Amino acid sequence: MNTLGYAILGLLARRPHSGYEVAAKMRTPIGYFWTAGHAQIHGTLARLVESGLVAFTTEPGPGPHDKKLYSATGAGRDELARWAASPPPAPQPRNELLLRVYNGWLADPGEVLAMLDGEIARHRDVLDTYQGLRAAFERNGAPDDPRSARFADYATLLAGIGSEREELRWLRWLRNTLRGNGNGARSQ
Amino acid sequence: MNTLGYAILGLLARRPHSGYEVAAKMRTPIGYFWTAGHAQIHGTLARLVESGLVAFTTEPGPGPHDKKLYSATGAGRDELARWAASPPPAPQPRNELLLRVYNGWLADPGEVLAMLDGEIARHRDVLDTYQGLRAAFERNGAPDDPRSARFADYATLLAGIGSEREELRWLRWLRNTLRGNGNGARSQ
DNA sequence: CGTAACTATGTCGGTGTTGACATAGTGGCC
DNA sequence: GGCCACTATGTCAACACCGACATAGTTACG
Repeated sequence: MNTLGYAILGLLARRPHSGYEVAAKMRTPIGYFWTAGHAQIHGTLARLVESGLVAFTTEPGPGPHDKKLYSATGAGRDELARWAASPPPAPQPRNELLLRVYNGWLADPGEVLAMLDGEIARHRDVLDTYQGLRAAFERNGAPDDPRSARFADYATLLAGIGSEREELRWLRWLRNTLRGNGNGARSQ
Repeated sequence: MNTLGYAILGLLARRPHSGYEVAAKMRTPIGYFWTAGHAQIHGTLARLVESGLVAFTTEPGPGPHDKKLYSATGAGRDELARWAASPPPAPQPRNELLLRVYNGWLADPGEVLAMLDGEIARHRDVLDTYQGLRAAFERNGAPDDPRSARFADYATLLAGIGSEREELRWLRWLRNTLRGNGNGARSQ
């Protein structure tokens, strides 16, 4: 099974979902560490069922097709547990923003600054969303059992918050430096 | 032209490269914000030449094929400058490590800790490499002209250092929390 | 004298990913 | 009553990407 399969399985191990619900959670900006369109999800769900990791029940739904409610089987949970503890491959870094900055010396400085301002605004929005999710989390009490699904949700959310904050920090340093502000913020 | 095309063009705008040299720079861990194998690079270079953004001269080289030295044309630089200042698409987040942590509650805690220790070691190595590059940079004096290619190299390197440090910070917090150490490090 | 690593370019097939097209019922708004 | 957004599943073609296969000269080491 490929990575998307484990992403879906992780959702289904928490509770049953229809394909549509899976697609809703996996489309940005909701899925903040894996994304996929529904076209991909349908094929992957079919393969998960074929390999016995996922089962479904059919219900009459709106539209031309029946609604299917998918859930992880015992074998699916076992396979997911095995995969989760195995070492991840080194990620292939792909960062379009850095690639633009890398080539920004050729471009008009004013346009580069405008682009950076847009990125800062976007990341501020994402960070606000994450902080809102975190506040909602902590209203119910911070998760105390590190072996619960709730703690896993919380830990990944903190990773998202940390990386957004770091990205914002760097973006602001870069914008201020390009603007020629003799800002005292050393990048360390 | 796709993103890989602009990544290659960015290299060729700095100085001419052979296809082999491009591939060497784009294979991890050297290319720290875009990677590609040589199979992909050859096809993309051919398309860049076809669209007039890149030109090459042929030299007799070792092996069965002639060596080709590629460089960016004027049109290539113009197109790259235009692209660099245009707003990047929202990145599609894909993080296998976060996906494993998200599902780690199902797995054996000891195995998860071992996996996290491996990740910490790997990121420490990457960070060390980047810090070495940065020290080499600063031995020649920190870049002062923010409109130079050298500054662009430096800025992207600082982004890599910042994100590796943040990732390490989070990984250590997670490991200590899963270990049950009542560590004082609040995640903020 | 062998052999391994490095330079150097190229093809091919399989898989992953995306956007467009297709169908159709329900609920809410104007 | 018309229109739009949402629920809901599915197919298809194009493109991106990766690993394997293919070829072959140079250089360095033992």
